[in-house]
Amino acid sequence: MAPVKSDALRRVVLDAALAISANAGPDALSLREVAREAGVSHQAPYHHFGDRAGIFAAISEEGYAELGDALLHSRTHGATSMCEAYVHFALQHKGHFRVMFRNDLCNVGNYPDALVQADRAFSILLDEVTTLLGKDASLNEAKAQATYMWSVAHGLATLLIDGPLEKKLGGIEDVNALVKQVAQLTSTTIHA
Amino acid sequence: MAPVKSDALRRVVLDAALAISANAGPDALSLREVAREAGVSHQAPYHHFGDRAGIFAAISEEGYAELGDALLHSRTHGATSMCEAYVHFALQHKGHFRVMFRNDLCNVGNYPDALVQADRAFSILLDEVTTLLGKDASLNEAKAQATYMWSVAHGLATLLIDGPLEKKLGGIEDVNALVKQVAQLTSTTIHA
DNA sequence: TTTTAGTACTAGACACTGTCAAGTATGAAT
DNA sequence: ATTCATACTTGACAGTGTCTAGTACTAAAA
Repeated sequence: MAPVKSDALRRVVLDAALAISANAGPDALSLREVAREAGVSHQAPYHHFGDRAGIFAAISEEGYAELGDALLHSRTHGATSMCEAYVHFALQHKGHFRVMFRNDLCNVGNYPDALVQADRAFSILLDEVTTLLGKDASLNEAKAQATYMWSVAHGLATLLIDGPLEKKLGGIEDVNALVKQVAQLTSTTIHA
Repeated sequence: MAPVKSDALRRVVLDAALAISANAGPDALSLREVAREAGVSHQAPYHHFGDRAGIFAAISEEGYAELGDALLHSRTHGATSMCEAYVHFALQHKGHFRVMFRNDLCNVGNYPDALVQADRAFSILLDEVTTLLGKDASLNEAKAQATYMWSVAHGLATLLIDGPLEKKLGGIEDVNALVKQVAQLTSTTIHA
């Protein structure tokens, strides 16, 4: 591959990292291999991200930003839609999703830019849940409901991506339909 | 540390791996460091497990066996209890749980002994859900409900262990209480 | 009793990794 | 013309998983 000019390399490294993360998982990422594929020295990527964790921080930042957007767009369509949006984001951005919640790869709290996006995404989710519950709900109840909703979406996404769901359930003929069903079960509870 | 005799080394390596996994995550595990701590050569652990993935397979096998036991004991107390059991297992066996669902570390399907335990654990969960639903439920509905229940438990466990739940919710004063609340919300839906 | 076979290791080497340190070319600002 | 930051390159280091080969010890088979 021909050498890459300027900070376009940043994008190349990021895309390569995302592809590897989506296929083999983020732990399979090697800075040196990426550099080789990009036709640059093994230290060139290092220059753009500081270290390995820096790459994962950049991926997390991008991921949280896009997750936030996805949740924001689904917001007006209710809890079912929001849960679906969360899972669909995860499935369509495996590379990001696999990194975002792995704080051994990079502690998002140490990267202000990434933290802003993470906070935004979660605010959107929590705001919506609070709105749905109405103001007669106690703080404790709101927390539990928010945790509950987040858990369903996150658990389903995780199990679909890395988990044994497919094998154990004997093949999922239509993933989207299953996601919709689960999301509807969730919103049933939240309206009760 | 004094050298370890015989296949007691197997247990030493496993315990060391579990401790590291519970603290810094499974990716921080170094066979060589474990060997050094055990006072043996860097190839001694290798002999017991074949390779790095072999260690994670052994951890998965043990983890699924214990998860199965936990689910089995909680079975008679209904869906709420089962969901709680799942989450509590995860919290009390971080070292195992972090490994069990990481099929980039080891593909459980390739390790028959581990697979048996995994299948058993999931059978217990699915059987219980099917029983709760009764026989007037369609297969599709049963699958969705099982997936749903599994997702809540798994998502909550994942978020509590590695996720930003604690930060985002402004500190969880009583984790057990939160788990119970969420589990109850889940069983509300499953009984409907 | 000697031989064989298997277990539980040790010792050395290899390719590969992330990272540190120091140097180089280029382009803009002073 | 000089300074200075950016975007790299090259070289080295310690650490890693894994392959290969060898060594004690133990217990059964000849």
